[in-house]
Amino acid sequence: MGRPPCCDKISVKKGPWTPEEDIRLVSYIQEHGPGNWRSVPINTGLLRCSKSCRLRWTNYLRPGIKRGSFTEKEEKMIIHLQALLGNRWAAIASYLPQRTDNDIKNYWNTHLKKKLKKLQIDVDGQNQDGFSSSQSVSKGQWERRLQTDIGMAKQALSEALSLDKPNSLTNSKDFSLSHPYLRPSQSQASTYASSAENISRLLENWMKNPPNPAAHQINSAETMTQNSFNNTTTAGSSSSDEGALSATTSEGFDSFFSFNSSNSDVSHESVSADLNANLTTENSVFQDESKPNLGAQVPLTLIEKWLLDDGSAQDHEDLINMSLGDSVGLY
DNA sequence: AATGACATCAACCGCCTCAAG
DNA sequence: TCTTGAGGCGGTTGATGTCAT
Repeated sequence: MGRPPCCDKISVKKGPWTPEEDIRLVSYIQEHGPGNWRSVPINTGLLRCSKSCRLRWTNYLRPGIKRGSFTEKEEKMIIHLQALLGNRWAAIASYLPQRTDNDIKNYWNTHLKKKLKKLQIDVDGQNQDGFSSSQSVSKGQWERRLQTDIGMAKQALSEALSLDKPNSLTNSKDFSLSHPYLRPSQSQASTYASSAENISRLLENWMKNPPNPAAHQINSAETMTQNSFNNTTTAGSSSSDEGALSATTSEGFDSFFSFNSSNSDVSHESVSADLNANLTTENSVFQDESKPNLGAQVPLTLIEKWLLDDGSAQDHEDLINMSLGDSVGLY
């Protein structure tokens, strides 16, 4: 017996979300909190599948989401975590709470894959002795590097799980980057207006000036979206400035910030299980894309260099310490 | 200016996990 | 123990934007 569809496919609307739909979803979640997604379309009157509502919330409307281009640090974190965890985007995203798994996945597929490929080609080009890069790096070397990596990760993990290093979060200069709610105003200059902010302002505006129901249906979304964009651009501060968000929406959106983001649902137990699973399975790391491949990843000398050079050796360490600690702090 | 190729990313699909009954 | 269904996840698609010719 096949499973019934999660939604009545006939009456379900597909495609891009409209501002009005966003408002309805956000206002409902603000009132009831995220969860029980099945009831969301019913209670909001949205002609959307519950999954679609959840996805829209977690990937787009949820507060604290950082949008726009990835920083080099984030790139390196993703590459490193991908090497450790494989294509487990949700797990990777748990270390970058400002980014959604979808965002990371997209970024990996559209940017980082190419970047790594290019680096790999560069490495091959540099091998002038006729040997392939995979031949030029002995398996022993790789195992040692892997062991070092695993050792570092394990150590960081055990430290993080011991919960006696609360300061590791604040000590890390990078931590603020990874924790949206502890970052009052990181000047991450971005011209991209976070839609979460827009929706937040939009909703705030909407709540302050509840339109009459009839007019609202047609005009509110459009005009308030405009307002929100205007606010965003005229507020003076960076449009991506989380501080601006909390300042302008603190009354209306305090409750938002008490939510556990669904993206952070990965408990540290499960994360550690993830890591342990990977770290203790000798050949599970670097196997293929989803199961990283030792062979395929061999020409990483340049990539590693890129990951580790110009002070990023510290990043490398920070990454593991910070991100694992980060996870513990979050959960 | 037109158009075709390529890039990006929001959203969908289908499978998996796990808790509740 | 088995069944059911909600929620979660990763892979993929398709609409849209951008660039090159």
